[in-house]
Amino acid sequence: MATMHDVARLARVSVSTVSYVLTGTRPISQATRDKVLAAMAELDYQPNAMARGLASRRSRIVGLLMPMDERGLGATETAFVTGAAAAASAAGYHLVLSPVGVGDVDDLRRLASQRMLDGAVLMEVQVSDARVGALQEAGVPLVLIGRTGDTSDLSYVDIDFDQTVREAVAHLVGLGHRRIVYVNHSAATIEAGYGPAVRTREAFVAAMAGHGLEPLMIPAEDSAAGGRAALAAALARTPDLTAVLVMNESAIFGILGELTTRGLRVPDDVSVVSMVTSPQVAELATPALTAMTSPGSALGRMAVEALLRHLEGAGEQHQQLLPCALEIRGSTGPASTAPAGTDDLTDHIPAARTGRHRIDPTGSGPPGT
Amino acid sequence: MATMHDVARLARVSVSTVSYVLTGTRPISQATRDKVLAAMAELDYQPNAMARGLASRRSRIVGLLMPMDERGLGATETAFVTGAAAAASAAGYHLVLSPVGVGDVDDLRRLASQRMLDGAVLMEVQVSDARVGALQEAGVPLVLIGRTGDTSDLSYVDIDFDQTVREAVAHLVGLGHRRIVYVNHSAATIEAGYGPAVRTREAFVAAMAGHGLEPLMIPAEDSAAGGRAALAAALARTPDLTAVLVMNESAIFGILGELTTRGLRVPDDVSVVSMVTSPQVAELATPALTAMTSPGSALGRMAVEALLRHLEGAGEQHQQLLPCALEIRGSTGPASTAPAGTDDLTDHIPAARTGRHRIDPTGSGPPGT
DNA sequence: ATGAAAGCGCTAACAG
DNA sequence: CTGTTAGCGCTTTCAT
Repeated sequence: MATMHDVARLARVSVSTVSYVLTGTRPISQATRDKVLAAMAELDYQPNAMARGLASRRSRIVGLLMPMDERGLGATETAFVTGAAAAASAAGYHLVLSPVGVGDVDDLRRLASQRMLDGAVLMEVQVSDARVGALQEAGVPLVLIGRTGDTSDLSYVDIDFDQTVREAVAHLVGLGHRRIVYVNHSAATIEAGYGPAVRTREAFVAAMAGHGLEPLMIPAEDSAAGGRAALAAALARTPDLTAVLVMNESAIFGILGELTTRGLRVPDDVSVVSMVTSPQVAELATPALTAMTSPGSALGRMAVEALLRHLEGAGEQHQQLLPCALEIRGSTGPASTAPAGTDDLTDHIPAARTGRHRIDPTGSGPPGT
Repeated sequence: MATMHDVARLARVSVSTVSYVLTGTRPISQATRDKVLAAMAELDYQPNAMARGLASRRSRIVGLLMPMDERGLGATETAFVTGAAAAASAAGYHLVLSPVGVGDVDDLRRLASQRMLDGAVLMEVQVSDARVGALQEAGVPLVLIGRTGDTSDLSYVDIDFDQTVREAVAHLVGLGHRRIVYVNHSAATIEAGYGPAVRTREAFVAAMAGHGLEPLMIPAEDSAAGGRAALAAALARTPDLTAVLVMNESAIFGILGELTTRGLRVPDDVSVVSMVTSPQVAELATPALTAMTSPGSALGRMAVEALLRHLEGAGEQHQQLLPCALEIRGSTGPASTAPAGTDDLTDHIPAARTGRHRIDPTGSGPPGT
């Protein structure tokens, strides 16, 4: 493996000159530059990353930090990762993937102190996240995907939940739906202050209010079974619902299954919009789901790009929201029943629909809280 | 940030002593070790990764190399990544994620020459993969997830397709199925020599022969539409099929949709087994899919562990196959019709089933080739 | 515009 | 068992 010394000798210049043509931090005459470049090519020279990192105190490595629990990554998180990896790679940086859960602050501190990372992108951020402080104290430049509660002097990229919910609701209202139920994450997740769950809840209330409609909401465990239960509870409470807006990617197929089980057709009887969903997942359903497609890889890319901008000196704070894009597929259509509050409702209820159970929902809090 | 020098001074020993208590490469008296450890704790010392890497010529970084094309990672690939990341992290190594497609051999050579990686795990391996040679020439220790055609002097972990297919077929045969259709990846993918497609095809022929059954096979494009088309073609050719074995994770939902469209119930009329599928995806279907669950994160973990064993000196070649685990869910049941070849078949065909089209399959090669 | 030389923080001979 | 010292390959003053 050729070293910079070898290149210098072959080109009959000093090592520093070679270094400078590489880094471009001082003017080099065209003649010498050519000589050096030729020597590099001849020797197939590649700078040693460790040596460069030690001397320059910049590793050209950025970390992608995320908790990696049992259930693995969803499609959206995976897109963050691939987007980030692509962006880092394109900029000549390396991306190290580090499993750092919210509880592993000590590990994180250790990682940060090794001076291996020039900066970090933090995923799956909680409203109150100890990892942020740890990184900041360690002096590691940081960009979040998601947001903590207090975002002053923090850089982040996140989904524009407000705008996303507004568009989804507008789409359904435009189709004549008025009894729209919002299926969120679990009550526990909302309690815990999980940003997407909290923000979409508020956005939904606001959006519905904007149309003069009542915000019907129900939590769901992150599973197919949770989806089934949530839909059952929603129907029990709101028998005349004509549309469901689903935030819970894990529950969506349970919801669809339960609809089918009850003989409710999508979209004829009930329209379904899935929020923050990848196109791949949306296409799995039959009919394919109308969805608010999350800008997953774009967020990953932008997070890394913002971070690199930090590292390159332009230390501006970067706070950016990206809405999910409405992609209309087959799961939404015109409302099948008359608006809620009227009494000619039964005329429009399909046969199978009369079989609905009217049991109380279990394990789920009251809507709207 | 404290350096080793600071620790040495505080502990009143030489830097080399500090270094040796850290690396353990030479005996240290308990007394000195304690002094040093105390000093480290006091100063909150963490070794500088770059300096250590430069001096020792070992970065403690391993690469996870994979092509990152448009459609993103599937659940199985994602599991490789998380498994690998967890294993690396547990062993005190860092994992850099590098997007290196089959065509990017130059990028790969450059990456390898930077001496940043102690070794690499290569994903999405093709039968003939230029990246393998490039890495070997660069002297980068390597473990594959998957296999090339010639595996002599290569280390790899891969799915045991033979065993997996055998178990899946045995499960179906045990339920009385005899007309079983195997839905593979696309003809083009098979032509290209994509290992999983080729190996499962051969395994299916062998497994069916072992039961004295005819191996019915059909390719499918990697999409829901491809799945629908494949099922239609399969029914056209084999109207009395009672089970489908699906290798194509992207097509599976199309197949299920098409079955539903035709009024064929799962598992009453047709049993479905999905191969090399993650539990998460299997749970998405209604009913949940009986599946051969891929040992995704285990493979990722084992690949990294094998690689690290290489790096730590035990340079044994590691070749290991792991079968997918049969997880019986709701999509398989007893065969609904009499064995193929008998004529009392029509008695058992459900009403909706008579509507099958008998058109020729289009865009799909003959089965069994 | 170029060179010489002093580190960056650590490992690993080489010497006791 | 411990200390001294020469690098690892590069960046970056300080000179010229």
